[in-house]
Amino acid sequence: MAHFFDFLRQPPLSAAPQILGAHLVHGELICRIVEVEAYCSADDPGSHAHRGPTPRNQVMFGRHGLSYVYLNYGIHWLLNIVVDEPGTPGALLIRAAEPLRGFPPHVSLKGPGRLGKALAINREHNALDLLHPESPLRLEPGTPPSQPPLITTRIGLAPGKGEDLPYRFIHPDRAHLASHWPPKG
DNA sequence: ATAGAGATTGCCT
DNA sequence: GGCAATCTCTATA
Repeated sequence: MAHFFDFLRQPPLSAAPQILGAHLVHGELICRIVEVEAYCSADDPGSHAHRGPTPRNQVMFGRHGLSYVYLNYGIHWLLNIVVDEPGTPGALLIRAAEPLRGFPPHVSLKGPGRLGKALAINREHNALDLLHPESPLRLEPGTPPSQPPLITTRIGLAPGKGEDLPYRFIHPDRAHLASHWPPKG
């Protein structure tokens, strides 16, 4: 049966613009995805999967729609959506969202670390099926942007790790909610 | 075995 | 602007 999120089977660069506007739900918390980065298989030097599977990244090799949660800099829990076909590691890093319901006043979901904290994401949320209607952490259809996404380079990558590739996608109507935008200043 | 870098953020000067 | 916090993986021995 056809599923609304079947496009997540596509490679990261195809899936990334289509996830913008979707709703991310964790219990009573609901937010709208406004910024993602694509991490593209073993050829992408910026991807955790660049050097093959490890205990940390093995879920990236699994089915589309799974969560990939990992601890960055020993402190921040970052949330990805696994995309592409099983065996081909791809992921979308969720970098920013717009709070819609259930968050405290003035909360910031701008930046992957802050987003993980606000959504109370931790290692228990790794490898969950985000497409299952009864999953505590899941995706739900939202309002897709009517304009093409804004596209620019990924954040935080060292030189030689694909830092110049246009792999970051921003909701065109919510650019003020994205991290590091405008790109130059 | 040990050291250093990393998909970040907040606090200090 | 500088840097500490602190876990996982990679490189070197």
